[in-house]
Amino acid sequence: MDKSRREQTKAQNRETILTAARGVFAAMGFAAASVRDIIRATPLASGTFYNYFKSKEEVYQALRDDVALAVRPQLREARAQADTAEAFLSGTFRTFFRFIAERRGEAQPAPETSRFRMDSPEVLAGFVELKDDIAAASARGLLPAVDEDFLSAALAGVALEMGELVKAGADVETATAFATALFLGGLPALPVVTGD
Amino acid sequence: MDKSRREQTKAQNRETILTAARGVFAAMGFAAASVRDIIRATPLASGTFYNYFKSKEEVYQALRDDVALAVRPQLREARAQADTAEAFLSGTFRTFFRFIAERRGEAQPAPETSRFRMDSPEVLAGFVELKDDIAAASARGLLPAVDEDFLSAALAGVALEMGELVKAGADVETATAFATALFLGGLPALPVVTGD
Amino acid sequence: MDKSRREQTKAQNRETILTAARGVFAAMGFAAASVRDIIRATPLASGTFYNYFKSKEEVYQALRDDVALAVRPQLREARAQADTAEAFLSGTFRTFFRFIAERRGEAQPAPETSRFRMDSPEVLAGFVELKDDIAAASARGLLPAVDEDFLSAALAGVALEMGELVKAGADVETATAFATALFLGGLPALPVVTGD
Amino acid sequence: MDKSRREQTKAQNRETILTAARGVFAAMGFAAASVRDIIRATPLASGTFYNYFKSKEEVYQALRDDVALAVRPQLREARAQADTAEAFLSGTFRTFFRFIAERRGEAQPAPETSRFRMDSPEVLAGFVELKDDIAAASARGLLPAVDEDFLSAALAGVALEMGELVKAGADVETATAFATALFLGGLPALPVVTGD
DNA sequence: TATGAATGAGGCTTCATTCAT
DNA sequence: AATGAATGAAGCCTCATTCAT
Repeated sequence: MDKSRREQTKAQNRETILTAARGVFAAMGFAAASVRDIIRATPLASGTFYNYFKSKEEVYQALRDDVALAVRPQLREARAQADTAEAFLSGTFRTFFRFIAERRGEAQPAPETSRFRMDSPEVLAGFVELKDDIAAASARGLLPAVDEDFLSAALAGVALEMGELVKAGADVETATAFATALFLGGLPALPVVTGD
Repeated sequence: MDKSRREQTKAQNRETILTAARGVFAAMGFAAASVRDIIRATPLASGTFYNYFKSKEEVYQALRDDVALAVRPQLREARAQADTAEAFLSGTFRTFFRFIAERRGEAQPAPETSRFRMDSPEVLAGFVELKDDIAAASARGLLPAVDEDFLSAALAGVALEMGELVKAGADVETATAFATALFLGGLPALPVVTGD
Repeated sequence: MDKSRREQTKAQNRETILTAARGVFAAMGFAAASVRDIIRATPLASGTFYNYFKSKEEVYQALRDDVALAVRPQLREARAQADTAEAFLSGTFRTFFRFIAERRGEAQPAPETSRFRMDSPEVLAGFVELKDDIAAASARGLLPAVDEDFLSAALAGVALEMGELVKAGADVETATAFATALFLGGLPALPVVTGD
Repeated sequence: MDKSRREQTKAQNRETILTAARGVFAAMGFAAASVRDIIRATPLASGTFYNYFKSKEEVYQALRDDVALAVRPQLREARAQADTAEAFLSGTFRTFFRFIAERRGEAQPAPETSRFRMDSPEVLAGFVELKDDIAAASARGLLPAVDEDFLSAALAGVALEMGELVKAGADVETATAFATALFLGGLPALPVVTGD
């Protein structure tokens, strides 16, 4: 049918733009990227872009939302099976790190001069989920009754920063074990490394 | 003296630009800010900017360096007096959070659409110091022999994310106690909150 | 047709820019001219210029190429009919001088302070052809076996410098006769002028 | 004396600027060169430039005049001894080519894309002299009574274009012989080259 | 007279966006 | 819905020149 064909093209164009944008953001950073750059990475005409998005910010949102859509079920599953703090923590970290690791093939942004942490949509999505998770787990009593904002922040911080290392090649299980141990027992509980 | 008068003006102009830049970055985010914006926030002529800096990136660097220069002694002192892990951790967190708290009067960035965490120069400086600190403490045996990269990342992550809360108004001592306890003993060691 | 209408406009704009550029170059010299000057001599928007050319140099090239395209056939014809050195020389000089004469209505550059001979595209095109011609004629034996580079240079020099006089109003045939005689027989062969 | 010291410095500064300018013009072409560039090639302050020259054009003039001052005596001598057309022509060409050859060590301008013949001050000075010479020789009867403008142009053209070859390394005597023969007897009089 | 920072005009170019086709 | 040229605002930066010291 004409209509379904059209709609297919529409969906395809949207996808084309999103894919191009992901590449462009990764290659030159969100800040430096321009709508033009995205269009150029596409076989489409400039005007076409505006049939789908209003700005690069909107593209970014879409990218983020798409990813969130993909992670959420995974996190939900990990969370559902958790009946101890250990399971909750390791499940969450593992899911998050794994997610990052799976995507680490994709072009890495030139490590910007300093920490312009333009969190990639992937990371960002994970971060949002993390916050929600923590709130939920706290509510369910899996985690002790501590300041929720602080704990959220601490977990997010550890996940994000260690996530950078994972993105750079660190092993998912090792990272997961480390982060989990840290939250379960602090420094004393951390795996000791011996010499090199 | 001839010379000192001139040099004073020069130093003053530099300061004028830095201050304006800090304000602009805070108000609209680093990415969105343009050299022009900085100049406009200044009584100086456009060309003058380039007598001092080559780009907004360079201004940012200068801002960061200036701050680093200010924090470093404070951190050094906190560190020098530490003879236990507890002292090291709490000293570091406290210094860092306090530093952020002191500057929280300054214009806050419009919480950017999402997490374009363009770490402010203050935070960034703190972060750099943190990394160095950890390495040093590890070397001195204050901290156990754990994976240094992971620990750095975890500490930085906690400091940065909790730092955001501090910036938003959280109490420095409470935050310090929380973060320190987390690293010393994990979840079980965290202060419990009761009721709401 | 859709397409042809658009393309017509495009070609027209290109022409508009080229014409404006020719005028600007002629009026103020290539060196002094700016892209802005060219745009200003046009009803187009500044950005439009860059849809067609990357710089004034590129415009210049285009101008030159266009002219070359126009002279080449004329020179080819003059050359094809030449079966003596005399015919070759006079044909070439005549074609060249005539070409200049035809265009001498167009705005003359303010005779620049001194000899910044930014050879006009017309002259330049002629010059290039000249070099090729000479090489060809030498190869065909129309001209004696003398140093080709020197001869090229000499011919070009005479053509260019005398071309300036032609541009300034000298008669094409007189100039042609003079230049031809010079190359055929040197000073003794030159037409003598009597009185004043 | 104070005064003579000062004047010496003044003369020295002038010389410093001229030398720098010569280098800059040679290195990047007159058109592209800016006053700034000249100043930068100097240990002097920007303001100082304006104590000596009003613009780069004025510097150029000075450069040209200085050179003219140096060539004139040489040409005068060559001319004074000429009692035949041959002597006049060869003397003039030789002097001119030699002059160029002597200066060919100095940085050559990047051969500009095409013929933006920004005649170097040296060449230009020679050119001016040439014109004068011809007029004088005509007046003295050394040269036949031909159209003086045409002859000037032809001589200048040959000298300039062949001068380029000399600048590029051609032998002064060979070039002189060629040019002289051309003017004395045209193509038939030119030295024949064999094979190679 | 020398200095060199300040000035602001003005050049170059890219960009987001519109809109006729 | 797609196209892609046109637009002109706006960014970046360099420049010639002035002028207080």
